[in-house]
Amino acid sequence: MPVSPPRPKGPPLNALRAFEAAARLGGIALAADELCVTPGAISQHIKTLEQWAGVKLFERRAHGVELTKAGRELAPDFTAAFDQMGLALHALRRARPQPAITIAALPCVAQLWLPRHLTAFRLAVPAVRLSVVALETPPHLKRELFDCSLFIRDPEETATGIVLARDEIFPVCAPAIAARLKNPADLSGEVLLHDAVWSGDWPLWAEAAGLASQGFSEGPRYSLYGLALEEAKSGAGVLMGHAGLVDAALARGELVRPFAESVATGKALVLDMPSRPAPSSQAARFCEFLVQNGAG
Amino acid sequence: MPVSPPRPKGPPLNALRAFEAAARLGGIALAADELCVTPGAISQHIKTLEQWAGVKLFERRAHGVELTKAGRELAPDFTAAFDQMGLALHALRRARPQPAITIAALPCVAQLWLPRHLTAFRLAVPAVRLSVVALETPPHLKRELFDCSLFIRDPEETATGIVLARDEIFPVCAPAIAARLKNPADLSGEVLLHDAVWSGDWPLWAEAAGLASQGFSEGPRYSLYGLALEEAKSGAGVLMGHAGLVDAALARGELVRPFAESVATGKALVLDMPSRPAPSSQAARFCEFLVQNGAG
DNA sequence: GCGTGACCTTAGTTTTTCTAACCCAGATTT
DNA sequence: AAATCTGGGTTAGAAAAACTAAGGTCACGC
Repeated sequence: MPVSPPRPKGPPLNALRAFEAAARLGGIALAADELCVTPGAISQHIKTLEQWAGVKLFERRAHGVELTKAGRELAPDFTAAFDQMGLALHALRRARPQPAITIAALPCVAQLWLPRHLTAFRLAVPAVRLSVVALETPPHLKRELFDCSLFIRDPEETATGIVLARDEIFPVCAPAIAARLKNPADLSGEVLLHDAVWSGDWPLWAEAAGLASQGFSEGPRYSLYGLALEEAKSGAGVLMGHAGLVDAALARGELVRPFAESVATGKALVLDMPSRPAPSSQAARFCEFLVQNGAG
Repeated sequence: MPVSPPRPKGPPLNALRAFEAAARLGGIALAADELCVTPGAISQHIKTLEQWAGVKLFERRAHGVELTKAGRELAPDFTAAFDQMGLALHALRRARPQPAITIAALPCVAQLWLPRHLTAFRLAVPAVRLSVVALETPPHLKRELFDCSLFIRDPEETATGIVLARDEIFPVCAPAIAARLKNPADLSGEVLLHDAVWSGDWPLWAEAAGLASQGFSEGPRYSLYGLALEEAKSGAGVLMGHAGLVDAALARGELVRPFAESVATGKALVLDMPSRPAPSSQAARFCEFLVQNGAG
């Protein structure tokens, strides 16, 4: 009858969060990414939790971790608990004196697509406070405190996402370069500008345009699409343009389309929001505004 | 359009727990007690949370804190979330390789009432692992990871508690002292032994026995009932006995009841368990065992 | 067979959290 | 009206936790 430790210590909440993320996403690296820490931190959290609970939660394999039976059975409970917590947190954020709308967006969307719409919305609703966070990967809206997200992605992968515009691509370049491009085959002599994450754009288009995709992966890569766009404007080469991201530059004449060929990538500009958007909130109004006006 | 901080930091979970406890219990000191930290820590947590959320949650008054409107509206959401988390944690604990039954009990119950029953249960279920934690105040079974609790308390104050035995009190003392006690009035010349937390016992009994409660608060106080019991056995004075706690000593003849008068205190030995006890678990079996055999 | 990808481990640093000791204001007593 | 008591706030420093960075391991694919 060990009248043991004075009082069993409370559970390590951060470790639970780490476990939940790792279990849901199926990997330590992915969880680390979601929680914005290094994989080592997640690994340690999980070890702490396993020790605290006295249960092995993950099977460590060389090529990734796998949930044990216990882990597989327990994970949904924790997911449910953190979902509930997320609801409470959203409520908390909404209670602020002057609630701001926080938008998560792909950097290029934030830079090239959003500004117009933010300006228009501010005209319609003057007192609103908006802030934008640029992220490479879409956040979990139930967990992270964003009011909505705007990403170019496969529309299938979200349950609640709304397609604002299908993604289409076509080459764009400065007028001076366009002057010497009569047809797609002329591209062989030109510098092709690439976005680091959309490296498949040029081969995809080339194939659709009836060219061998051979050689379409060569050329400078930019980690930000906005950067590549600036380079294109200043005549550094030909960029694969995404409709929604280049139309402002096209309208201003800074860039032109040398060819008519346009290819759908299968992705789309997707607006997503937490499954239970605060009704009648400014965030809901903003999303509605985008749906009405965002296609343009 | 501030493309501000890289990624808004996740919510401080420990601060949320502190807030939830303080809101539910209605005070910082109480929350500190539940979470086993100093009030200063809770206070800081709440400040951190208020800062993170940008919302005042508590109104600081000189004589205790009070929830603000926002706090009052938000608290139930967090309570729900932590309840859910508690369920998940219980499931986690149950998943251990050899699950142990952890019992929370009042120190005197752990010392004077439980041992017999633990022994009996071990006979019935040999392989079981039991551990006992002595606590002054009943734990929140939804939060703290006990499988059941055994406290002498008002049965009304629990929703799920099961009364094992009504609490009755009567004087007990060593046989040598009993020899000179013919009727209650003889107590006036005796040393009365008191338990620190049950200081009302003697006056209550005295009144029921038709004596003026005058003078029944005098005498040595012991912070542990078990200590007072030992003193009574060795002839230090007359103790107010609680039926369930002294019957073993009575059976062994170490103590005797000089008078027949017995008074119900309105409290009872209450067995409580988490609202959703694991069906078919060892913990459930133990509780059932106590209900069957615990009255004796 | 060698590179690669995904993860683990460890040591050391940074950050958070906690405590201890003190101060305050309003109630409650004296 | 003064003293006390109660429930909290504040602060510096100590303790504990979390995080990062760097190096290591194992399996897979080319």
